[in-house]
Amino acid sequence: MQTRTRFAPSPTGYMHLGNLRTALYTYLYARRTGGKFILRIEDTDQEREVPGAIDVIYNSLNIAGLSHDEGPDVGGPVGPYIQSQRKDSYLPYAKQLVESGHAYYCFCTKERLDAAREAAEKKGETFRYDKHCLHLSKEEIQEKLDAGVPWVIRQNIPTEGKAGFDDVIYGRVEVDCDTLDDNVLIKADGLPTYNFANVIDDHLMGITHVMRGNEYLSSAPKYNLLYEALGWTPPTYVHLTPVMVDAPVLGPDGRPELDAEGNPVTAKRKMSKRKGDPSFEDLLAQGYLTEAVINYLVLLGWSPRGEREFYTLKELEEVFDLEGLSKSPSVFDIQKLNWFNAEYIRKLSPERYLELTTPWMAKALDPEKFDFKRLAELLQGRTEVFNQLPGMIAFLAEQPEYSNDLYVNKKQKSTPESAKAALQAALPLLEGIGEWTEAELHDRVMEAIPGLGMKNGQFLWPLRIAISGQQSTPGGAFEIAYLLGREETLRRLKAAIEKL
RNA sequence: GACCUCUUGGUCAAGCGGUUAAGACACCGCCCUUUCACGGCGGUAACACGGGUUCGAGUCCCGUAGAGGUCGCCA
Repeated sequence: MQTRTRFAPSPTGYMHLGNLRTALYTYLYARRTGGKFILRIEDTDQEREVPGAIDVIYNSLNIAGLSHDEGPDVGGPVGPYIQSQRKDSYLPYAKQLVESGHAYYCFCTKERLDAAREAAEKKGETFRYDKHCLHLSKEEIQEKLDAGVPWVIRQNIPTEGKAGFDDVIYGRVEVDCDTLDDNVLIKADGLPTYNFANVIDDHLMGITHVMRGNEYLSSAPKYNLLYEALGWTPPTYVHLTPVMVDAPVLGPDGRPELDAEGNPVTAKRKMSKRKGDPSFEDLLAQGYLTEAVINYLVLLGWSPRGEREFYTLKELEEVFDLEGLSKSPSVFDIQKLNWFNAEYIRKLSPERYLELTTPWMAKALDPEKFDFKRLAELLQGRTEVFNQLPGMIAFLAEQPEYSNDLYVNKKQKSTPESAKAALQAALPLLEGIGEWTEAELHDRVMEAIPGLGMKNGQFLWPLRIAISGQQSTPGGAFEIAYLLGREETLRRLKAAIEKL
C-alpha cells in the first residue's frame, strides 16, 4: 500500500519550529517511501481565525522546499483540503455513531458543566462528564431537538475495559477506559472538534501514517475507539517529541529569577512563539539560511546513526527513517544552529554571498563608498548569522571610541609605548604610498618593518588598532586600510598618535 | 491531583546483554597567524537513584525521584 502522510496545521499566522520539524519528518517519510505528502488545513475553530494565515503556511513550506502532492492550493482526489469546507461530511458519521450507541446527544448547558467541573476540582478529582444526557430517551431527545435546544454530540466511552493504540516510537500504550472523558465530537456550532475531524479526515483521505506532536498521546486511545466503532482500520501512529528551549525563568515582576550566586535560573519548557521564541520566519529574517535551519532541525529529534551531519533535503529524502526518531524531548540549541549556519555560509559561492549580504552591509555602510565585494570576501569565512554583519563593519563608517589599552598585546610584544613608535613610523610610510592597494600597502610596509627593528606583530597590531579602534576586525591592517581609503586611514592614524 | 510518557556529558545524540561508553556543538589548552575567525592537534565532561534478572546490565524487569504531556464545545 502506498504511504500517505499529512501535515495538518491550524492557521496561526506563523510557522512554529516544532511544526516545521513535524512537517519535515512527515514530508521526508512520504518521499522516502515513495508515497504522498498531503497538506490539510485545520481551521474548525472559527474564533481563532487569522487572516492571511494560510498563505503563511504555503509560503513557509515553499521556502523550506516541502512540496505537497495534495492540498487546498494544488487539489487532489480527496478534497477539499480545508476542514471548514468539509463541515458537512462529519455530522453523518457522528449520527452513525449515535445510532450504534458509540455517541450521544448532549444538551447540557455550559453553566451545568462549569459547575460540575468546579465541584470536581474542589474535591481534588479529575472532571469527567457524568453521562447525564446518555440516559435521555429517544422521545426526549427528539423533543429537545425540535424545540431547538442547543446540542452537541459526545463520544460514549465504555465505562470499563481498556483502550489503547500502537505507536511506532512508544510501542503499545494502554489506559483504563474509566479515566477517559466523553469528549465532544460535534460542537454546538455544528462543526466537529479537532479530535473528531481528524479521525474522519485521516480515514477519508486514506492517511496511512499519522505523525504529530506527542501532546496527542493521551487522546490517541479515544481515537482508536472511534476507528473501531466506525469499523475502520486505524493508521500507524508516530508521536513526535516536543522541541524545548532552556530559557530563563521569569519572576512575578517579569525579570529573570536569580539563584544564590546571582546567575539566572533557567528551565526547559516547550518552545513557544508567544513567549518570544523564534518562528521559522523569524529565523530567516535574522539571517539564517533555510538549508541550515532544515539541517539543524532534522537532527533535533532524529539521528541518522552515523558520523555524518550535513544533509541536503534531497539527501534526507533518501535516508530518513522512523527508527532514528527520539523518544525524549530535544532542547533547541541556538549555538549549534549558528554553527550549522556558519558552515552553510562558507559553502556559498562568493557571488551568492555578496548578493545575500549586500542588504545587510548596506545597513551600516554606504555601498557607494566602500568596496562591498572585497568586504564580502573578508567576511564570508567569519559570518555566523547575517544580522551580525552590520555590527562587524560599522567601525568602517565611524571609528568607535577606544582605549589605548587595546595596544597591549603580550604575544605581539606590543605596548602603548611601542605602539606609539610604530605608528609614528607608519605615518610617513603610508603617506608615501603611491597606489593605495592592498598589495602595495603590504609590500611597502613589510619591506620597511625589518629596518625599524620591530617584529611584524609589533608594528601591525597597533596599526590595525589605530585605524579600526577594535580588537577584532574582519581582515588585518592592510585590508582595513584599503577599505578605509587613503584619506580616512591617515586621518585615523594621526588621531591615534595624538591620543597616545 | 489523576492518567500517559520520558530520563547517556551544559546541548544534540550513538549504543539495541560483553565497548577503553562514539561523534557533533559549546567550553578549555596548544599550533598556525598582522587581530578575530577559519583550519590542525589535544583536553575537561555522561549512563538520575535503589532493588532485582543474568556469568555479565547504559542496554531487560520492578520501584523511587525528576521532567514533559493530557485532563476545553482549542488544535
